[in-house]
Amino acid sequence: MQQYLTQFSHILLFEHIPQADLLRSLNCLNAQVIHFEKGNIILHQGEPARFIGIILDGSVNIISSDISGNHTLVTHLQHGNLFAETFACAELDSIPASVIAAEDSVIMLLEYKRVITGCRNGCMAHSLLVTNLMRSIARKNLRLSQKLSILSRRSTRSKLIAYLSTEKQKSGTSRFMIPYDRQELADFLCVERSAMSAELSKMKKEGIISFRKNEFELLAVHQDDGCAPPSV
Amino acid sequence: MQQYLTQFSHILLFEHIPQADLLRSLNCLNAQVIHFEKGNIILHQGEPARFIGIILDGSVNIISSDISGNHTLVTHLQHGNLFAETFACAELDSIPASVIAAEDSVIMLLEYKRVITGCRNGCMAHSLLVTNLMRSIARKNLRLSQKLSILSRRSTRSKLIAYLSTEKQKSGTSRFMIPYDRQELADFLCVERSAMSAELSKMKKEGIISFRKNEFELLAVHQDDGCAPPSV
DNA sequence: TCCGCTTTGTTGGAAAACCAACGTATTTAT
DNA sequence: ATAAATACGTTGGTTTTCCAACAAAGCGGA
Repeated sequence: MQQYLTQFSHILLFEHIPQADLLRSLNCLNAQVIHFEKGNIILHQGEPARFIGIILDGSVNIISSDISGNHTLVTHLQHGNLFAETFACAELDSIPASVIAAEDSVIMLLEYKRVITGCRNGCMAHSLLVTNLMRSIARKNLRLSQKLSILSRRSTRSKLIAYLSTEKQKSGTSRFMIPYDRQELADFLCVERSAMSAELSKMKKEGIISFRKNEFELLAVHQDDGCAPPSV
Repeated sequence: MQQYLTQFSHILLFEHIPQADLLRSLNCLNAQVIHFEKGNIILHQGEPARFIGIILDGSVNIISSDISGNHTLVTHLQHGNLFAETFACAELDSIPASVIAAEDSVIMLLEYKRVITGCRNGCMAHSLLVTNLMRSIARKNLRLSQKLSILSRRSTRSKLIAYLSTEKQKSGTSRFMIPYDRQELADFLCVERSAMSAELSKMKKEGIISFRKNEFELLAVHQDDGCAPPSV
């Protein structure tokens, strides 16, 4: 376990936990560190959600298969990230996807039941772990909601405005950089790149926005043509 | 506090917690029960996220205001629901929306810090509360992800197929009822009602689905034309 | 500098979604 | 039972998006 101490410092789940406490706590949680070769299955779709996974090294793919046998890559996660934590915390009888090592990887598995059951040693680290876990899930929740509010717009233009507004708000300044190139932005907004590019030009011509490369400026905001509030 | 015992039984956050324990625990958490008149502000946008709210009676609106002063109704929540739990668990410095009583309401506020700090009495209820909270957030997370995977489809048809597939999977049977009328379904999918209706007819004619009122049957599933995996 | 490669913007035709308006069926109220 | 209201399907014209193909601009290496 000692040998992974350097990795631990990059893992948000372990934030604010002193190393000594962390080691004691992981021991108390009976954390397992396992090496998986590329292509090996870490968690099988359909099994009960027991574990929270932490990628200490390597990366994994989350793959969901439907009844007809179609596989879809849900996402790819790099080292430092958690996986299946949502499934475990939701206490699902059956996880809706498999987790597969995308390359040779080192994975730590924590048993959810142990995480949430306060340990008799009353270790502080344990309770911090739960708080960190909760924060991580809650923040993911906020990101999902935000993206949802963008994708619920009907037109390319209003998706762009919704996205740029949130970026502007995040940055605090009127001019800001976005972390995507045009293709990535189009993918993020789920629209077609060239159509989006055309729309951007049109908006620039109309004086709504200005941009150069990845630096944008949102000049005027408008009445929204959004759809009904997300009733999830 | 006693007087609200009947309401408590409908609140998922309190699931599996015996009443006696619950009362003791709420006391130990210093839970406040407050009456708000219609229109009064329960939580102000911009304030630090300290509280988890529980609607014991009445209902609330979540309203977000942007810099230009546009207000948008994010959602409406009925009694029995939680609110602001995501903000609190995400430990935001500043909550991104206000919570306003939509009618005369009875609200319970729990201080997040107290909830996550194990109490010295070591009460079992306390730890159950945390588990329940976590489960609730994680499940919301799953719902959001699922909706996101539907809205990231580009065409009305593939949104319909994505939605009907998940409903089919949920129900377990090939024929299933959906909880929306046509207008609500269109709103949920963020498409136009009449266009959706037309698409449904077309799909029926092609033999992909059949339906009568709210009872649907998904006959064949197809290659997906989905977009890139959600990189949230 | 020149050449190739990638990214971004532009354009035109095809397809899809939007929108309003209307006809029909079903439900609710009187 | 009748009338009114609501929900659903259909249609035609308009707008937007998609798609493929190409042009222009930016970038890196030889």
